[in-house]
Parts: sequence; structure tokens; C-alpha cells
Amino acid sequence: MKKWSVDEGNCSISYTLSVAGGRWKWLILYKLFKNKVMRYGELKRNLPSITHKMLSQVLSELRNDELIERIDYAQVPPKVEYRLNERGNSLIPILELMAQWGRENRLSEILENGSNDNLV
Amino acid sequence: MKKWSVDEGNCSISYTLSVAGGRWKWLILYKLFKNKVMRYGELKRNLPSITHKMLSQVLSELRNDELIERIDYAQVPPKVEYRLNERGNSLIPILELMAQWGRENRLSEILENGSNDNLV
DNA sequence: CCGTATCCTCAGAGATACTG
DNA sequence: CAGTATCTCTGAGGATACGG
Repeated sequence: MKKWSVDEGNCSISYTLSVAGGRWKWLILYKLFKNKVMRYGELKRNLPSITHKMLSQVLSELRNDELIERIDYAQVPPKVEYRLNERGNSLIPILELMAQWGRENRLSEILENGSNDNLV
Repeated sequence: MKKWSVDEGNCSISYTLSVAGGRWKWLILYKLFKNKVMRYGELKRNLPSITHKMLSQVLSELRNDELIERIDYAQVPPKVEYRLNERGNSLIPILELMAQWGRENRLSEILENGSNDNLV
């Protein structure tokens, strides 16, 4: 059985989750959306608790699912950039709503433990 | 380390994912949105590959995160219903976009293997 | 700097049985 | 019917090293 079934519940939302689900994908897509284009190491630094292996694995999956584009400058030392492609860009409305919902619904926690400014 | 960090990347989208992330939550929220109110067994039947334990665990988490409401009719045999509460309803725009994106972007696969009608 | 391969661990998910 | 507890075990994910 495939872990993130494309058809679970005969529901089109399952397909969306099958390409963008999991712990990291939405987050990475959002980072790429906000920064337009990012290098591998830049992404890594922006996601403190992702591991090397995880990041390259997830980037590879996103590429296979045709959501991002990989630009290899074929130089030494290597320089590789990632950006959303057209299909990836079509997810932006979802990303923006998710971010907006997060901002609005964290209010309670912010009131508890103080400063959580400068969130993107 | 908490698995779905609320703050990963200092990004408000992380909070959204911390309450609605994972393999099942968006899907369950979507089912509740479409059907307004569902019994436990009804949900179970609608999600073929979720296990008994998983479903009750996830429902419990959604309840703890104040996204759904549990109505116990306190009768024998038991009858329990679930529905989105107000906070849960505020996720509907996201759910609708996800479903829409899924419908539109599955086209390629549909063209390959034929009939995929009647998807919600 | 970027990416992959290998090994290994442990937490998450399944199976099953039990209770109200 | 709805939910919990226990036990087991698999495989996702971490650490590490190597390679282009």
C-alpha cells in the first residue's frame, strides 16, 4: 500500500496531499514562494530541524511530482538553485491561506508566552 | 523534538501544519465539511485504509486542537457524532482550494488510466 | 557545495483483544 | 457502536561517510 494514497476516500483532496503532504513539503514550497529562488544550503539553514538526507529526498520528490525546478549551474564548487515551476505556482493560493490561518489562529498562544513577532 | 514543530523556519504556516498536518487530518476535516456531521463508523467506512486505532487517535487530536466537536448521545448502543466547530470551519477555504487543485491537476492521470468520475 | 549510499534505531502504526 | 489498551514490528528518518 502506498503511504499517501491518491484515492483514499475517493476524494480529490487525496491527490493534492499525495504530492504536497508530509511534514516538509508545504513548508519548503512556501519558502520557495517567499524567496522566489533558493540554493540548497539556504533552504537547509532555513529549516533548522530538517536533516541533510530529508531535504534532498523531499526536493527530489517535489521535482518528480513536477512542482519545482532545479537549476544546476554545473560549476565547482557546485551551485544549485530551486524555484517553483508553473504547477508549483498554482499552489500559492493554498500556501497563502495556510500562512494567513496560522497567523490568525496562533493569537491565543502568542498572548500566553509573549513575543512571536516577525513571523512570515 | 516535537514532530510537527509549531515554529519550524519561523514560519506561520508551521502552526497550521502542526494542527492539521499528517496523513489523515485534512482528509477527515474535508469529509466533515462535505457531510456536515458524521458518526464514527461512517468516517471509518469512508476512509478504507485508516485503522480503528488511527481514526480514534486522530479524532482525539483534532478535538484537542479545537477543530472539531464531539457529540455523544449517551445511549446504548453508543452513538457519537462529529462535526467541524467554528475554528474548524475557518479551514474550509483551504480545504476547498486543495480539493479544487486536486481535481484540476489529476487530469493528466485521468487521461492515462481512464475513468475517475464522481470524485468529490 | 550538493547529493547519494549505508547502516541502524526507535517511534508510529498495525493487529488484536477487551470494556462500557 | 465507540473507544482504549497492549504488544509487536516495520519502515521512515537520523547519523555518518563517501563521491562528483
